[in-house]
Amino acid sequence: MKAQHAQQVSRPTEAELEILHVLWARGGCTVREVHEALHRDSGTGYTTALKLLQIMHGKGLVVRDDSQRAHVFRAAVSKEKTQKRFLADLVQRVFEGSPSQLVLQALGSQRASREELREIRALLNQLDKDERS
Amino acid sequence: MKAQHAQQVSRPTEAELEILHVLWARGGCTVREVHEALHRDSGTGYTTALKLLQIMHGKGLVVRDDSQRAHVFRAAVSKEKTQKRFLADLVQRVFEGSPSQLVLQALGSQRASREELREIRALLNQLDKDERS
DNA sequence: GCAGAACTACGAAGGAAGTCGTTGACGAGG
DNA sequence: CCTCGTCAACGACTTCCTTCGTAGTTCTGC
Repeated sequence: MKAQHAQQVSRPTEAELEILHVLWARGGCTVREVHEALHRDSGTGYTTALKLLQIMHGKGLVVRDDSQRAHVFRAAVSKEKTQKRFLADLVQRVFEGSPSQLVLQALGSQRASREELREIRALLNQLDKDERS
Repeated sequence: MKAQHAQQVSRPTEAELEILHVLWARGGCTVREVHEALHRDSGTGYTTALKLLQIMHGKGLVVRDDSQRAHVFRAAVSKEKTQKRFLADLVQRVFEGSPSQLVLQALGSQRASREELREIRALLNQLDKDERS
């Protein structure tokens, strides 16, 4: 009956997030693949990647297929959900709960391409219509 | 000569951020004021607030006026700059460097008031005009 | 002038995150 | 059958963050 978690999936740490990005991009990965993708240059060792994946498995951030000798890991949380979680956290802690303050700062400080601006405007129109109805 | 460091002001930790919010809202504060504002209910002690402010001073996050017995602290970093820093960090770490992905997620997931939407749209128009010129 | 309150400084404890080294198991090639 | 490379597991170490206790100093009221 293992604890397994019973707890909400927690917010990934920095190193965990890097691993998740690899898994999101490539689907299932062995430890070695993750390690090669991330740490080949950064110089950190293989066992570090392994340890992190074990921890992440314990937290429920990844699922593990251990039918092969080299276990295969997959992300157990979606990229979008994770992004939303970080976003909500940032709004809470840094922007005093005001998401639009965040949006304004983000738009103001970082250059967005015209294409991206168009996309944002479209979403804005959509939101406006929803609100109006 | 003192180290005083030559180093970039670092990103505030969670507890430091809470203190900064107090300082941003109220200007100069003594340790006691910060403590009362933040920790009155949370139950954490006076010396915790003191220690944090000392550390923040060491990091250059606050400036200290010690001409009075009860030193007066002020934020040494602006709220906007700090928000931008966190934002840039999040874009980098979570949104793979795409600020508009962040904006889209933020707009999509969190409700914004009509007033806020109007404001965002205005900024968007402004950006568009800048780009066009 | 003294006692007590308020203040700063500092070290230490506890926990979280990241990194690594070692160990033991497994499998393939000679 | 033995050896060598690959793998998972685990404990240990380091650093950072947060919290607190204690010690020493300064001010105030009596």
